[in-house]
Parts: sequence; structure tokens; C-alpha cells
Amino acid sequence: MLTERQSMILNAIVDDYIRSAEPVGSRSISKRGDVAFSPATIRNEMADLEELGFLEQPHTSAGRIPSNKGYRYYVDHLAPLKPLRAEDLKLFKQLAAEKLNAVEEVIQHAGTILASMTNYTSILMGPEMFHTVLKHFQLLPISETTAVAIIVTSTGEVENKTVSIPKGVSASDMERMANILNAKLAGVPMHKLKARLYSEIGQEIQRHAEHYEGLMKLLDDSLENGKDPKVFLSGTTNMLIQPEFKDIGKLKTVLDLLEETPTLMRLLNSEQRGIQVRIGSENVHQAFIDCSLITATYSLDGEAFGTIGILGPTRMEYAKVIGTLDLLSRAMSRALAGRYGA
Amino acid sequence: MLTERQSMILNAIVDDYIRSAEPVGSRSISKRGDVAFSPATIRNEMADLEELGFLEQPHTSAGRIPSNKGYRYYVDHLAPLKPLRAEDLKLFKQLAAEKLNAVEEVIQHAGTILASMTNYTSILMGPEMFHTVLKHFQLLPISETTAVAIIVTSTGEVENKTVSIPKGVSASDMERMANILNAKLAGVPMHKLKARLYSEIGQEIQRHAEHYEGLMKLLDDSLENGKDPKVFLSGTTNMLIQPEFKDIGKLKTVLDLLEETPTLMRLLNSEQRGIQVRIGSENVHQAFIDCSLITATYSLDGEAFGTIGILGPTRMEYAKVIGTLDLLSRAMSRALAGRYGA
DNA sequence: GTTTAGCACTCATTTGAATAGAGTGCTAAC
DNA sequence: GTTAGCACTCTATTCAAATGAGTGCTAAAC
Repeated sequence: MLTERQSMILNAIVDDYIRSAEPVGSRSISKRGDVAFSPATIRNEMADLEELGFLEQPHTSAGRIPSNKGYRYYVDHLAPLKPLRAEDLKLFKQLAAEKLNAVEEVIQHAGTILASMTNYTSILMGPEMFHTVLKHFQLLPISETTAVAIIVTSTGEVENKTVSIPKGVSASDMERMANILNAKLAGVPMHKLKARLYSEIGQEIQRHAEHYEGLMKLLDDSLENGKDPKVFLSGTTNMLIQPEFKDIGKLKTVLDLLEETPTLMRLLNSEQRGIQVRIGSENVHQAFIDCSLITATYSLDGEAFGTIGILGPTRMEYAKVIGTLDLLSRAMSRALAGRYGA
Repeated sequence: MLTERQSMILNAIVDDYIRSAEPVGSRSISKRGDVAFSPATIRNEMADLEELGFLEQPHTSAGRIPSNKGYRYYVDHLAPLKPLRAEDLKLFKQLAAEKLNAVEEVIQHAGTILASMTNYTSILMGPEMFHTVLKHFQLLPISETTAVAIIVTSTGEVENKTVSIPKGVSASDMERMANILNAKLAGVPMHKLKARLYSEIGQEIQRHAEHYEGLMKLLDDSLENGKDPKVFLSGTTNMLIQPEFKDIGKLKTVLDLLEETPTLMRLLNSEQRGIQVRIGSENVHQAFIDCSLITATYSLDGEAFGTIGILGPTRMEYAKVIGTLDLLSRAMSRALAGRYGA
């Protein structure tokens, strides 16, 4: 689609623009050395590239900036990942070495590493609960009217929810319930718990206790939580240092969206494994129109998958970020592997 | 210290400035109606007030703005709290009515209400653990090498921590440990748990098991968490809409500090009960030099205290915020009262 | 003695014109 | 096909003048 030279020039422009955040002119490209043509020649090519939609011109007498299409081409034809700097690698090693026990700790730590290494905002999602199974269930009375339901999953995560105790249900009732649940539901995937509760536990409970309705309500409530993976953010304030967000309005739109966990989850989610780059308007959400979101997936014992991502301006250091995400997602998969059997 | 008239004028200036964020001149005060003097008279008083340190002048030909001392006077002589708007009261009623079970849910919800009502940033701190006592302890093996320690407090909060199992410790060992802890430490205040572990549980464990060192380490680790109250933020992006933070540098300083939970906790903490106003440099932390922090305490069954606070620019709607905090802290105390016995 | 009208003065902000500079597009020469 | 040269466009900068909000002071009015 593009000639060798056009490709080189586009590459040089994107590179330059990523560094400087200023429209780049023909002269500066010519001087870079890697494209040994005169400014005039480069100008001709730039005009063509603009016509093809890879470049844009803020105004007639300015240099060119990459369009979304331009970034897309750049990313798709990115040179092989360059190795990370030694100091960055050290951080990864630390992650692997550090004795982090719960999955969530690993994730959170990875998030801060990611944000500090890239100077962008990191968004990490815990593993989907698809392959996570119930390890232990407990129902603990706190007062006359309330109890705490505790769910421990195979990944070591502990979910809890306070529920109210229906009238007439005694502490021993609850203990029996918990025992039944543990016996019948341990090892069942989290997202199937509720269905199993009705299909298998229902009649059991009817046999053992009187307050069928109340108890079922209690258990149903107890299992309510813990299906949705959590979202961890780090480095949100890094957004402030990007010149494209010196406009506070734009900034607020983005930061506000970052607080909306459910929307964020929808944006991060994708069936696809591996690295994914969404540039500018490729992001469905209006608020991310000036942002690029790069995500990678990590796995937990090759089964459950989680997502790690970086959000930055479209003018993002793609090469570095993609390389970092790639390595970190592997590092995470490694750090998590084997620790938590299903 | 100030004459009646000076006081009125200062009041008018602060009021005006809070609304407009612009230096206010003698003329506009004169036209307000509540200070029926000519601009010239008001100018004289303003000059005096400036000399006394209550006002400042950005430059010679500008109006005056309140100094920290001016705000302080304003706050200390604030007119009796005006009643909230009907729609705001409705939000409070909702808080009380809604069936929120865990203390943390109540706090979090109160935080969002607070932020949306005031358009500032709300900072809420859970009740200090001073009067919270241990309700239940559990140690649950997850894999060969790791276990989850679960601590349930009298307030219904569930803390959990993943710990590694020392070599040679069996599942039954752990079960016995948990039983001992429950028997001996239930009802003990959270902040005393560790001390009691060593003073009372030590020899007990020595008698029952072989791996004394490993077990003590395990239990010590398990109790590590859960002493510190949590901090909840809401409406951080409201900071962006304040004109005083259109300077991104300043903004970042503040937002960065908001991410530092421990520092935040230190800033919020105070022995004092009731409402407290810290204006500008009265805040110890450099980052809050242009901010005011207003806090109120709520109680949980009259024993444990938590803090709710609002962070905004020094040019803050003090009357409204103080009124809101006052009512909300009472509403929270009410909403929490009686639900969670010690 | 207190209050106020009047007025000269100050200083930030706005406005507009002139200028500089970066970069382009086109043409003609190499 | 490539490049030097040049006219042209448009933004950003600079500077001076105009604007206007607001003050401080003085002298008159109450």
C-alpha cells in the first residue's frame, strides 16, 4: 500500500511527533539522517501521505501530525520490540521475586510498576471468574439481624458481604447451611454458584430446615458478590502531564470515566488474547477519542485470563508500551503460575 | 477586635469572593445592599482590614481577596448554619433508609453523597479500630504453601490476608490455632491483638504444637492487617473544576497527595471531636497550601470514631460545607447506631 | 468627627498592528 | 526522479496604545 520510502517517512514523522508533541516539518525529517532526502522530496511524499489519510495538517503552514490511520500503520508495522532498559528489567525481577501472596497483590503491584515505567495510566483487571472456583464458604452472625457471608476462591481472594438474617433463622441453621454449601459447592466455578444453589441445594435445605424461603434468600444474597473481577488503576495523575490534556475539560472527561468501574470493565474486556491496540476513535467511548488504550492478557494457570492495560494520549510511545506490556503480562503469568491450583 | 462595620464588610467580601473567585472591589460591596455605605467609606475600611491582615491585594489596582486570616475570621464568626435545601435533605433520608449492611458501605455511600452535594472532594475515614473488637478468626489453607487468614470485626468488616504456611505445619495444626485464637481473643480490641498473641497465646501454642516458631510467625502475619482504618475518596475530579487549580502543576500536587493513603490518614486524624476547619497554611502539608480541609467526626455506637471531610480550595463555601458535614455526620452516627454491637 | 463625592493615579488586561518564523506548494533546473 | 529556490500562508510573538476596574487621597458635605 505504501512505498518503502513513504513508510520510512511516516515512521519518522510518528516517531518525531511522539517525542516532541509538535507538528513535524519536512526539514526536521530530512535532518534526522535515517531518511536521506531533501526537504522538498519529503514534502512531496508528505502531501501524498496526507491525501492517503495517514497524516493531518493542523493548518496550512504547520508541519504534519499523524492521523489515527497513521498511528495504526505505524503500530502495525512496528519494528521488532526493542529490549527494555536494564533498570526496568530489574523491576520485573522484583515482581517475580517479591513474596506476594494473593493474586490481587500481584496485580496491584504490577499496576504501579507499569504506571511508573511508562508514565501513563495503568488499568489492570483481575482474572475473569470463569475458571475460578469456590474454595470455602462461611456464614458468620454479627448481630441478631445481620451476618457476614465469606467466600474464599481458589485464587485466594476473599469476598465478603453483609446480609440480613431473615426472621426465625437461628445460628445453628446458618451453620448447617454453610456446611451443606461447602459440601456441595466446593470446586464449583464462581459464575455457576447461583444456578447450582437452586438446582442442587434447594431440596436439601427443604429437608433440613423450616424456613426455606428465608434461607434461600439469605444464601442467594450471600452469593451475590464476587462474580465481577476488580479493576485496579495506577498513575491516573500521569494523565495530567500530557500536553494534550492541558485542556482541563478534556482531562475531566477522561478522569471521570476512569472512576466508572463498570464502563471501564466493558472497555477493557475483549475475547481476544494477547496484545491489542485501540487508537483514538477505535475506542468506542467518546471520552477516549484522544487516547490510545493498549491491553495485554495474562493467564492464571493457563485458564483464567485477566487484562492489563495502559491508557495514554494517541501520541503514545507505542513501541515502549507494547514491549513493556508484553513482558509484564508474561511475567505476571509466570508469577501467578502454579501458585493457585483450581 | 473588629468593629461591627468592619466585620460586616469582611463578611461581604468573603461571601462575594467565594461566589465569584474574583478580587472584590469597594463598589460591588456598596451595591450589595447589606452594607449601606458609599464605596469611599468601604475603601477606607478595606485599607484598615488589609493593614490588620484580613485582606490581601493581588496588585494595586485590583480589589481585595481574603487572606487565610480573613477566612478564619469569617469561619469563626459564621452566621448560624442555614438549613439545607430540600433536595439535599432527601439524599440524607435516603442514606438512612437504604439498607446498607456493612459499615464500609455506609461510609462509601456517604462519601459520594457528600461529593455530589458540595462539588468538592470528599475524604472519609472508617472508624478507628480502637474500639473495634475481634469477632472471629479463621485460617484457611488454599494450597500446600499458602493459607488465607480471615478476620471478622465487630463492625462487620472482613479483613483478609494471604500468608505462607511454614514448613511442617499441618492443616489440623492450623485449625487448632484458629480455635485457640477464637477462644482467647474474641472480644479483644483490634489494636491489642498482637500484644495479646504473645502474652497469652504463646505458651498455649507451645503446649499444643511442635512448630512454635513457625506457628507464631504464621499468626503474627495473619494479624498484620486490619489495624488501620481505610480511606475513601469521592469526587476527586471535582478539584479540576475549581479555577484555582487551572494550573496543572498545583493540581497534580494535590491529586498526587490524595493517592497517598497513609499521609492522608495522618492529615485527617485528630484527637478532636466535632467539626474542624483547617484553612490554607493551617494544613501542615505543603500540597494543601491552597486548600481548606473541613472535617467532622461521626461515632459508631458512641465509642469508635471516624472522620468525614471535604477538601476544596481555600475559597470554599464554608457555610454550606460545614452545615452539610454537621448534618451528615449526625446522619451517619444515627445510621450506624445500634446496628453493630461491640 | 464621620461620610462621601471627585479626581488623579496605578496596573492588569485587552486590542490591534507589525514582525518574525516555520513550513508549505509549486516551478524550474539538475 | 530529485532538489534548489521562492512566493505564499498562517501562527506566534512582540509592542504600544487603549481600556477599565479599582484604589488612595483630598476636600467638601453632613
